[in-house]
Amino acid sequence: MTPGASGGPARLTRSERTEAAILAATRELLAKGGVRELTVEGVAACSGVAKSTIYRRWRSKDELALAVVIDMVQTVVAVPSLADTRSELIALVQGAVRVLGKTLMGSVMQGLVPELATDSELARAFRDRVVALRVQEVERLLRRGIERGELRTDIDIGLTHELLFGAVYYRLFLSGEPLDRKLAERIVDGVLPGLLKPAAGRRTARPT
Amino acid sequence: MTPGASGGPARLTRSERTEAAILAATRELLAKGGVRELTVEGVAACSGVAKSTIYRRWRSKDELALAVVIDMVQTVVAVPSLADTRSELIALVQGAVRVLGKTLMGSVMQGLVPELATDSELARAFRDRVVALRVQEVERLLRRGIERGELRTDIDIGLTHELLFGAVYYRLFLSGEPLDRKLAERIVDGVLPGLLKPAAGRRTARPT
Amino acid sequence: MTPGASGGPARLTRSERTEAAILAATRELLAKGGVRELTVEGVAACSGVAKSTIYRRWRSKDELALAVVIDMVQTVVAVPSLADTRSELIALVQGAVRVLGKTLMGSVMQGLVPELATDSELARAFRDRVVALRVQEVERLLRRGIERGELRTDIDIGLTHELLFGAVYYRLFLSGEPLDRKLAERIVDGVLPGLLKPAAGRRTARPT
Amino acid sequence: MTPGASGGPARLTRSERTEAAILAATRELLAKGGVRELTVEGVAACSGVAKSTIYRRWRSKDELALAVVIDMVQTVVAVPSLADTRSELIALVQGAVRVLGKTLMGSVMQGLVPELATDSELARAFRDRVVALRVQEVERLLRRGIERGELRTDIDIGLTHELLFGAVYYRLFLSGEPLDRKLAERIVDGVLPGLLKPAAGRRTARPT
DNA sequence: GACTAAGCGAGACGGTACGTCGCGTCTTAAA
DNA sequence: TTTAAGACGCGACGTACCGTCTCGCTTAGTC
Repeated sequence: MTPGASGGPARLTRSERTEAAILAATRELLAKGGVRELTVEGVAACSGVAKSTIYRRWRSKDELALAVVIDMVQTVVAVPSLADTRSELIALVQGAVRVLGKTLMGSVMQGLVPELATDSELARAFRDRVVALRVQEVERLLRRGIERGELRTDIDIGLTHELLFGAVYYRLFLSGEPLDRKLAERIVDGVLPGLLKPAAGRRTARPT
Repeated sequence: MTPGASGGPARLTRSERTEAAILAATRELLAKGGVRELTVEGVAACSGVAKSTIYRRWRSKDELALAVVIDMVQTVVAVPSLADTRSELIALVQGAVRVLGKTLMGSVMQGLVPELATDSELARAFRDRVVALRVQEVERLLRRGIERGELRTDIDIGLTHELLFGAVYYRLFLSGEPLDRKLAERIVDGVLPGLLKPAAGRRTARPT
Repeated sequence: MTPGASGGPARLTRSERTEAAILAATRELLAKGGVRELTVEGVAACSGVAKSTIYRRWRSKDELALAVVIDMVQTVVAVPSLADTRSELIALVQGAVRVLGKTLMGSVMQGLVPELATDSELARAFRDRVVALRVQEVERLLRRGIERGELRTDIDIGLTHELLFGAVYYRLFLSGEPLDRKLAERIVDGVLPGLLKPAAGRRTARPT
Repeated sequence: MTPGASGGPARLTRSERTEAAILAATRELLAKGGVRELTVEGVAACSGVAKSTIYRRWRSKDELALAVVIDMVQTVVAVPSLADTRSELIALVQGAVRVLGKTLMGSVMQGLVPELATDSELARAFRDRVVALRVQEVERLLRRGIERGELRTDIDIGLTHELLFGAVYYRLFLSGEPLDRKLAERIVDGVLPGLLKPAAGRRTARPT
C-alpha cells in the first residue's frame, strides 16, 4: 500500500511507531513484574528502541510508567440502567473488583500508590482523570436512586464513593483478602442501609 | 548481681545497642524521604554501623524498612469503653485517621503497598500482625454492641472492618482527600445503619 | 577535513581517552603497591573513570592488572648482531635482568605468578605473547650461532631458553639474590658449554 | 589411659591439639584451592576452631599460610650416593620436579612468590630454611664429583644451583610446560658440560 | 532528485546503591 | 580466666540501572 492511501488505518510516522512500541513494551513488562521490576533498559530491549529515545519522550522511568498506568486506569465502564439502585451499585463495584482482581490493573495500582504520594502533579492528574470519574458515576447512580424514591435525599456522595471503593482497595492493598465475586454485593449491602429512605419509626444511632 | 540490673535502664549489650542504632536511623531516614529514598548505605552512615552488620540482620533493604514499618504500625490503641458503639467505632477510626494523617505513618504506609504486593512473606506478616489486630478490635467493639442490644447479631465483622478502614486508606492512597477530624464520624455514620438492630417494619433492600 | 587529522597526534575518541586513562592509572598504582594493593576502586578514583566503565572492559580486577602487565611484559628488545653467540646471549639475558631488576616489572612478575597459576586463559595469553617471543629470540640467536659454526646442530632450544631465563627468575622469585650486572654473563657461561660444538676427543658425561 | 601416663605418645594439651587442628585444616584447604582461595574463615570452619583462636597464634592469614607452606617446603630429601655426579644431580632435580609436579607443593609455591616479595622477614626465613638447604645439597654433590675427579675444581656452586632449579621453577611459574620425567635429565645434561673437567684441546667460547 | 538536519539505534559513560565476602578486632557467654 | 563463638567496622568486590552523552545512520522534508 502506498503511503497516505486512504481508507486503511493512517500510516504511522516513524515517531508514532516508535512511541507505540515503547508503550506496548511498557505495558507488557508492567504485566509481568509490575512497576517494581520495570526498567527503562528492559523497555528499550523489549521494544527494540534505544534508551535515549525513551528519555527523549519521558523525563524518567516513573513518568513513563505512570503515563501508561494512567492511560490504563482511566477506562471506566458506565453502568447501565438496572432494576434498582442496589443492582446498579453492585454492578459498579463489581466492575472495579473484576478489573483489579483479574487484570494487571491490580498490581499497577499497587505500584501507583507511592508515586501518587510523591508526585503531586501526578496525584492531581489521577484525581481529575480517575477518581473524579468514579465519583461522577456514583453520583449518577445515587441521583437516579433518589429520583426513583429509593434513597434518602441527603446522601453524602463523596463518602459513599469512598466506602464502596475503599473496601475494595483495602483488600487489594493491605488485607490481601481475595477480590471475589461476592465482595461487591457484600460491600453494597453494608453501605446501602445508610442510603435508603428511612422507614417510619426507624431507629437510628445518629445524634438528634 | 547482673551488671546494671538495678534501677536504671537495663544495660544493653553491644548487639542490642547496634540494633537500636540501626532502627533509630532507619526511622529517622524514613521520616524525611520515605521508603523511596531510604538506602542501606544511608542507614549505615547515619547509624555509625557497618553495612554488613545491617545485612547480617535483614536480608535486604526492603526487609529492614518493613521491619521498622511493621513495628511502627502494629501499635494499636485499644478503644476504651464509651457510652455507645457509635462513639467507640468513631474513636477507633479516629485513631487510624490521626496516626495516618499526622505522623509519618501515612507516607510509610504508602511506601508499604508495593512491598506487600511483591513480598508474600511480608504480606503475611502484615496481615498477621497488623490487619488481624484491627479486625480483633473491631470484633471486640461489635460484640460489645451486640451484647448491649444495640447491634444486629448477624454482622459481617470482616466486611465492617474493611468498610471502616478502607475509606480511610482510600483517601490516603488514592483520592488524596484530607484525613480530617470529621472523617471518622462520617465513615461510622455511613456504615452504622447496616449494623443496627432492624426496627420493626423497617424497609430493606436486601433480598429475602 | 577530519578534525585533528593533520599533523598532530590523532584525535582520540572518548572511549579511547577513557581506556588510556584507566591503563595509565593502573600502571601508576601498580608502580606503588604492586598487584597486591591494586584495587578497581582505586583505579576508578585515580583515573576519574566510573567503576562500571572499568568492568565494561575487563571482567575483573585481575584481568585489568594482567592486561597492563602483559602489555608491559611483551616488550622484547631484539638483540642486535654481535661478535659471537656468547655476547648475544649475554645481551639477551642482560636485557631481562635489567628490566626485572630496575623497573617495576620485577614486582609485577612476582604478582603475576599466582594469577597465571589460577587463570588458564591468562596463562595461555602469557605463553603466547610473552614466553613464545622469548623462545623465538633464543632460537634466532642459536640458529645464527649454528650457521656460524659455533654451536652444535642438535641444540634443545626450549631447554636452553628455560635455563637462561629460569635462573634469572629463580633469583627474582625465590632465592632473593640480587639481579646484578655479572649475572647474565655467569648464566650464559654456565649454559654455553652445552651448546658449543664438541671438540674432537671431548669427554662427555652423556650416555652413549 | 590416665593423664600424664608415661610411655605412650605424649598426651597433647588442648592448646597443642588446637594448633594441630588449625595446621591440618590449613594444609587441607591449601591442597584444594591453593593460597588464593585460602581464607581464615574457612580454616576456622574446617578445623572447628574460632577465628580469634587463629589470630591469637598468627598475626594474619598470610602468616598462617606461610607457616604451613614453609613447613612443607623445607622437607628436602638427601640424595644417596650413586654411580656418578650426573645421576646424582638428576636424582636431586628429579626430586624437585616430582614434588612440584605431583603434590600440592606446586600451587603452594606459586602462591608463595608474591608473599616472599612482600614480606622480607618471610623471604629471609625462606632463604635460610629452604634455599640454603638446596644449595648445600648441590654443594655436597658437586664436591663429591670434584673429589671423584669428574668435575672442574672452580665450579660456581650458587650458579649451578640456580640453573638446575631455575629451569624447573620457570616451567612451574611462567612457561607452563609440564613437569615431566625427562625434564630433570635434560636440565642436568644442559648444565653438566659446564661442570665437567675440560678435555685437552677443548674449544671454548670463554674469553681468554 | 539530491541535500540536509532532525530523529534514531546503539551503547559507552559517570554515578549511586546494591548485596556479598573476607579481613582482623572486639564482646560475650560458657567452661 | 581462658577460650569458642561469632558480631562488628571496614573496605573492596562485581552487578544493575539510572539518566546523560556521543556517535554514525536513517529518514523525512526542503530546495
